[in-house]
Amino acid sequence: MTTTEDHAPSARAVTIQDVARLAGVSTATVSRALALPDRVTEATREAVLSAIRETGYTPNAAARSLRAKSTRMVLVLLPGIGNSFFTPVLNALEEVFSDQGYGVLVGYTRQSRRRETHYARVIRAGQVDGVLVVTGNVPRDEEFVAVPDQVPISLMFAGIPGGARFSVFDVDNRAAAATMVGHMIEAGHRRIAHITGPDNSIETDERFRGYCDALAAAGIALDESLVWRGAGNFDFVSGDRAAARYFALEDRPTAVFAAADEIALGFVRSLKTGGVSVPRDVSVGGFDDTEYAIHYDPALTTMRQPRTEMGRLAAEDLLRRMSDKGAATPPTHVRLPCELVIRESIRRI
Amino acid sequence: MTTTEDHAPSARAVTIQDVARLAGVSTATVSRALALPDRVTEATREAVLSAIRETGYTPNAAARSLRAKSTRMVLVLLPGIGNSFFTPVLNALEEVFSDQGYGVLVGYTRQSRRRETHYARVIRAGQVDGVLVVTGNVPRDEEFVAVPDQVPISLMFAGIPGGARFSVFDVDNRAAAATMVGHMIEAGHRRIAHITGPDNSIETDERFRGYCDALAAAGIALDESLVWRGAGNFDFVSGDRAAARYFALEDRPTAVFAAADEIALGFVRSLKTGGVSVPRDVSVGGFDDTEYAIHYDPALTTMRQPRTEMGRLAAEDLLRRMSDKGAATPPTHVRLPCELVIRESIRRI
DNA sequence: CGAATTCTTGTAATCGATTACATCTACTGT
DNA sequence: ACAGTAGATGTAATCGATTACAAGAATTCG
Repeated sequence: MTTTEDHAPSARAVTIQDVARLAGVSTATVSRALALPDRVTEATREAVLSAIRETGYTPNAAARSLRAKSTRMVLVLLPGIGNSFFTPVLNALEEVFSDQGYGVLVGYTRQSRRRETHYARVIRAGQVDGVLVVTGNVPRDEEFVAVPDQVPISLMFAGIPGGARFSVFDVDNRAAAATMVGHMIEAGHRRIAHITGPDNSIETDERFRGYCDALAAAGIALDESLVWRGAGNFDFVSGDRAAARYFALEDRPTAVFAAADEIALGFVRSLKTGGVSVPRDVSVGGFDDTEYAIHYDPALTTMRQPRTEMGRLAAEDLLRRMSDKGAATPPTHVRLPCELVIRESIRRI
Repeated sequence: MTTTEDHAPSARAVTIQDVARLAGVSTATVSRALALPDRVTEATREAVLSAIRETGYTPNAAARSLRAKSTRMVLVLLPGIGNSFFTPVLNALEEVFSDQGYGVLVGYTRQSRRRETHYARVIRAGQVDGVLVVTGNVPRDEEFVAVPDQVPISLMFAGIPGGARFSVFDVDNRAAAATMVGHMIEAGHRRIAHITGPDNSIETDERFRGYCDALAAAGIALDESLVWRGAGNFDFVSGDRAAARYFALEDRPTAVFAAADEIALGFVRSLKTGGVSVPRDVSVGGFDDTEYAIHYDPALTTMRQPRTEMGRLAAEDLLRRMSDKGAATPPTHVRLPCELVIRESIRRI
């Protein structure tokens, strides 16, 4: 009953040597039996596999990485403000990658240069075979400039202008925003406000442009007092703050296009608190179609971004580029369609 | 202008050898200059650091891991259904770990045995120095039984009964649920329904027990027709389904305690669609206090779980246990307090 | 001032796999 | 029957760091 040995943390891990010895073959053969099964005899393969079963051997990742110069890991960089927009994206990424035997290292940059530097170092240390930057804020760190030559990098949701070295997976934010605002105009709205996203974000810029496009197309002059900038982030508080702007206004808009669902939801909520009802008194449109949009009251009209599909496609592309070491698979730019999801928050007037 | 060399992906990475040569010292000295700065002269340290700066050297992670037998990575296992409950948890974990130079590998188990086996293998391959299991479904995989002897493991939000080998960070789900239901009873409710979480979840069981406790304490008999089980997950659809149960009932409850906020929100939403208003017609209580609870209409009364704090504490504990190789820091059990957050969804009758 | 001690640095073994190359065996074709 | 080739396996180098040990230099102390 003495189990001293069983729980001893010092029990040396089994190595390929142990397996080789037990199977009566060389370590080279063990390695081959696993990596190139048809290069060994049926018999030896059996012997090796049985020895592996008996010992409970699992190849050491560090040793493998060192020699084979590949870690089978990818880094996913997220902005990492509380936002749960990325949950399905990360889910999809993990699903594809882990199915292919790749590990997913997550990094939250939080718009801090220090953290970007940190993760640039992770890449340069050869710790990952590929990188997915899932954020509008493309890393500016100088350390990053050398990085694309080492491992393939993909950008999701927002491409860097003129970066042909990255694969880009995004949507046409500008066109999508224009569609949304066009939808409002079609419903009879002329006085339409826009709550922007955080500054320095490509999405913010593009969606604002789309807003302008739609206005221009309808011959409506841009009214700067209806552009509510510097909201902070794609979050509730930005919506709250925008509500204050709304209440402060003399000549209020009849519709408001928020650059993200969470902003829209925060806005609607603050409006309600102030006694203003959506869509009776104001119409509101969002962007993203996060899980909560449909369950809100009123259910939010919004532009759906294909987050899961985007994740899947980006993962598959990166996988392809990582295995093609001869740069045979060049970076691509995939632009997925958004979909206007009409619910209850925009009223015809 | 020929930049062939600049972008050549074959540009061999700089190694410690290159640095040593440039600084005119041995590789051992370079290693020491970095790891144990006060074991080398001020002068040599300077020489090494300047050589590093000049070459842009970053130590290879695999080589380091192989020799030092530590990867400076942790695995965070999440259930990985769409649920965004874990977003702040993961955020907090990443923050603490990456500050200490640890990488965070995420794994979504999705209640699939195959995936658990996969991640058991990742651990056994020595790919991580520690593991955080952030889910109510504790891995059942046989491969996992050997694992705690290799690296420290912590459980978050739900401990395994009688597992003294893991650190556990959780809340008293039973007491918290009882508090919530007690609050309803205090508000005058006697006919209180409960929407449970997914089966086979420790949280589900505990919260149900707390519900029973509160009922018993008030001398209210448990009415099985008011216990809505097998809801599916901690998600909206579970709430939708529960709403169907509600509508099907002759003698409807005046209050409903949902085992999670998302369930509660889905429930409220479906009720509204059916013309039933919360809290006018029914009171609803949730659990978790996710970001959306406060922005909903009505703002949801719920039990707040200290997710960020939990993440921070668990990360710090794991960090401690990983560095103490002599098992000097034993696993602990930390139980954090929940907080009843009273908003608008429960009405006094 | 010489022995003992401490400090700094270098040499070389080591971690555990993968893989180039060599060797040996067993076919194939003429 | 024999040279030539293909297939299976083993030997040993290799990946790039860390670190035990040794050696030399500098310091301390009686």
